[in-house]
Amino acid sequence: MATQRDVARAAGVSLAVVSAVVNGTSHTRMRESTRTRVLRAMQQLGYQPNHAARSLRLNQTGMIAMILNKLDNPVYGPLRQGVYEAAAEHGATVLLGDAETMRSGSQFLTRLLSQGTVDGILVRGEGLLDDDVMAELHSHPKPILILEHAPDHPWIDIDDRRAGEIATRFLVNLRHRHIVFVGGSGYISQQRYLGYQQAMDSAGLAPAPHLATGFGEQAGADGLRQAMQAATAPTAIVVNNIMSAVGVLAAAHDLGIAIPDQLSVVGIHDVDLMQHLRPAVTAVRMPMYQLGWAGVEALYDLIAGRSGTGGLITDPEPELVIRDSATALNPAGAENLVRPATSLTTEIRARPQP
Amino acid sequence: MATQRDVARAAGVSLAVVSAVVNGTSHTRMRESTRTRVLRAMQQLGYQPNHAARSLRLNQTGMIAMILNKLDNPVYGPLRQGVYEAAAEHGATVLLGDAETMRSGSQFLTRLLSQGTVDGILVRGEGLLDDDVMAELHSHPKPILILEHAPDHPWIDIDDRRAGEIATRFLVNLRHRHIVFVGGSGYISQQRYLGYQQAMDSAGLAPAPHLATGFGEQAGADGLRQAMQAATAPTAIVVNNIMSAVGVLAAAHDLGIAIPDQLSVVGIHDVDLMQHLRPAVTAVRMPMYQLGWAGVEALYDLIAGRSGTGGLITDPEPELVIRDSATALNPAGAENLVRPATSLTTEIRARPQP
DNA sequence: CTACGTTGAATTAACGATACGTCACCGAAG
DNA sequence: CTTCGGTGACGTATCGTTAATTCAACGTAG
Repeated sequence: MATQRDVARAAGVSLAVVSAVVNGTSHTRMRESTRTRVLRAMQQLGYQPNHAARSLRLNQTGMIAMILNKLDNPVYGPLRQGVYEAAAEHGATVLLGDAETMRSGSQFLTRLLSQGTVDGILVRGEGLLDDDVMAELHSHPKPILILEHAPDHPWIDIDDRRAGEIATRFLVNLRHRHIVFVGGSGYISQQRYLGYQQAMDSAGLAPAPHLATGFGEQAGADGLRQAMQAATAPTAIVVNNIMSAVGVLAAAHDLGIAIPDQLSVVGIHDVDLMQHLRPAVTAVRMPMYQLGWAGVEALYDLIAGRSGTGGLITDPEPELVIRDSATALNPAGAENLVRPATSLTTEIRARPQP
Repeated sequence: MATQRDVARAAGVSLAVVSAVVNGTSHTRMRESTRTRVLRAMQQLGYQPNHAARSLRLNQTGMIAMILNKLDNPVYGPLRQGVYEAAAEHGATVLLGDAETMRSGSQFLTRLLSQGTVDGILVRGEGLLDDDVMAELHSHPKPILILEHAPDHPWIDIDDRRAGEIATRFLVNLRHRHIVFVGGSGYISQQRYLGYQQAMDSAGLAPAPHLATGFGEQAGADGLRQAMQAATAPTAIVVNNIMSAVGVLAAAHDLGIAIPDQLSVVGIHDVDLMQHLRPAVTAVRMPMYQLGWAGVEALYDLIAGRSGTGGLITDPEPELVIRDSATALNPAGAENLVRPATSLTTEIRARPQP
């Protein structure tokens, strides 16, 4: 690898000039002819600045890390996109990490945090990062921005409460009275439940308790099963986690519940997959791309010493994408939903889950 | 941030001793008491080695990059896991990149490739990396290992041909005669088609042409639609890309085709999602975890100057996970359908995912 | 009693890039 | 003929680590 020294020799100038050409420094001036001579030499030698040396000298790396809870959750696609694009704007490279990589003793965390490998960190842990990790995160000098509500740290988030409200109100408007919320754990689903509660309240309906079964497909299936065991079976369901919606559909199929005829389903977070399920799932699209972009901007504010620009992203608002999994309830139709408890248990036994 | 110099001053020793303590160098010897004194000083000051300085000095970073075609494709979950674990074994950190980040002009590629940000690169582009990117990849000095078949570079891959063969033979054993292959583009699906072809040939059946519709849910839907337009409609289908299977299910639903009663479906690559679809999808599980692990090992061979250890991963073999999307065809007619009996096949039954 | 090996540690030269301070040169103004 | 300001470029300290080299002190063997 050619170094600046090599380039300098080849161009017949000093190191300083090469550096100035590379960085466009105004401090060191030079003739245009000198500049092109250096440029040519750089090209001929295939010169590439050494990242380590640069980082050492400048005490910044041009890299930021983003740590996500489940990297292959499709809701993160647009988030990543937003982060990448905003980072590119700052000339930065993004180092992606999965929270599962961050178990104690992992090189990843330590290296990131304390060794100055990155200039700052974005974290979206979905409330699942354990206290050890959070403590380690906060014990180090580099700026951290949390991409969800955080009590005493800079944060920025999407409006999860509003999403829960939108999903619920949509079902209320479809004349559903017995709407249940299948949630996960942590602050995020708590917020969505709050929105659900609010929509129910303002419609004069009694909110059902938060069925917190966790994340992912299995959680959705469990949630639906629990919901159907209530005294009055729900006619509609708001699913906190979008991947849980897949589980809700599967469990409904297994229990012989037709969607949307017997049960309407609305998910929170919209992903491509939803339009390819049958029935295609009605979902609330969240501004994840904007979250990513805004997150990077806020992080760079932090890096620059400015603080502040955080809070909820309100533009665009969460947006309902109507597909086929929710339908209007005929006000007279509540009675002709057949769901005898005995047959339900039989069905459950027929298909034990792994 | 405390430096080695600070530690040295605090412990009353020289820089060299601190460095020796940090690295456990045998070259510089010291009294045990000195060692502990240095260790205590390090703790008190919260010393953390500076990554940039270290990289500069050693000319290696302890980071490797892995570039994947679609980061949120769930088939990559186990791959990442394998890579992370093997990398941890080498004390390395993994920098994850999506191929979409690598469009021309991206900081990511350049920084990675030429500026010595990483010690080596793993790439799985699913044949979708364009020539520019590949050219740029190969024009730089750091070792690259391709996680798929590559003509003139170190590579390591899973046995895609065998996967196509296993999927097809399973359907042949279920007495299907009209089996069609819905594929994607590129070498990987080509290999799977070859396996399909081989299984068809050895069963004395005529292979259908490769329906290459691409990747993802939509591709599956398109593929099925094309397949159903043939003179004789297929009774079974092998789906190249696992996410395409979702689209196949959706399209079948839309076309009023019952799965598995009217059409049997087997996917290649098994992911959690498959067991949560209805019907749950029978799929060939590929050793992605092993691919990741072996990839890192081979990459470190390359870094160490050793070359060789590449080729197909044959242990474990691709393995069929039987679920509900494929059923036996009665030779007397499509009306008498029988669920697959264990005696009918030599394949294994579904096992829980690790 | 001296030469020598061993132990325990200090000095110091890179690694590559950056930016501050310096300086030679030249034309023009005083 | 100086002095001055501007231009164009050079030297070099510095970032934090590592490892080769050097070195002082101390036993011990001859």
